[in-house]
Amino acid sequence: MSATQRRNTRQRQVVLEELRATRSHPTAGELYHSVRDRLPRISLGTVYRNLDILQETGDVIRLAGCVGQEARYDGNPEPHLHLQCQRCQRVCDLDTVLPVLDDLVGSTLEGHGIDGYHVILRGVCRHCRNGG
Amino acid sequence: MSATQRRNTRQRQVVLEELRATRSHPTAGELYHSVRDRLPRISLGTVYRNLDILQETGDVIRLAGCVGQEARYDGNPEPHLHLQCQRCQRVCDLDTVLPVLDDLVGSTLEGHGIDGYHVILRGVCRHCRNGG
DNA sequence: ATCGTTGCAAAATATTTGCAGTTGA
DNA sequence: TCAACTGCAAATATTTTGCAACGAT
Repeated sequence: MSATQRRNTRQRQVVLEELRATRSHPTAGELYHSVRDRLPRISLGTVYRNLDILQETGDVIRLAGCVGQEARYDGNPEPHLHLQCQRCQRVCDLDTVLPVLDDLVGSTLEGHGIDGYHVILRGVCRHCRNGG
Repeated sequence: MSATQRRNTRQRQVVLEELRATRSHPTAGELYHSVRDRLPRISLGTVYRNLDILQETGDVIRLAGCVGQEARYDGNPEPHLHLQCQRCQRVCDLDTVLPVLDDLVGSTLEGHGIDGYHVILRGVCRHCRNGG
């Protein structure tokens, strides 16, 4: 087996409540500030630890972050699809899927005044599905 | 006017060449190592500076990074679209666009063995388009 | 000659972790 | 009880920056 037994601590509850109470996609530091209004002695480390756990349990989505927070670069400036694997964190191209999705994204977003974009899908890559 | 006059330095050339020579979406640190095989005295700071410039000129795409590298969190675990603005860096939901895009992404990716995903679009948000 | 760029080292920013005490189940 | 959890502080990791020397134009 794997997942350890979780305890329903007040700190974890409040972190989740505060996150659910906003639509601003806060950073950990921003969330720390709003949580502190209710739990003045909570530490930033605890906020980070609980966000990790809540992401693991699927209650929270972590955006724009990969392990270690390192940015990744792509030498191909043409818009194309990327898949960032949620297990191994590697990023790979999904060139084959591009044309149809690109058409749809483009035509859908045109009506929204968004003139440039690229897409990062997050899922589990083929390699990790097969290997474990 | 805005953009300063660029100089075509060897360091910048090699950073771009090495990035174009791989499909692995390397981090700045990884790229630094491969560039050093050719330019042993280059510094990590120079790699970062050139990646910034190359992104500005559109030769390179920076993935999974936002200003200051802070991760952002979302308390709504339902798959939905996000737009991260390339000017103001804010993340906003694009709920209205979801249904059609979600259908397409889902059916397209099913055939690729990807069982979970979310989408981050990067573009310019309505607020920045109107305000400057 | 000018000024954008570099290497280096230090600073700033963001996240993780060791530890001893606390607390939910 | 007892292991998951906490606050705190120190450590790591990632990125940016000041500065004097360098080099492309």
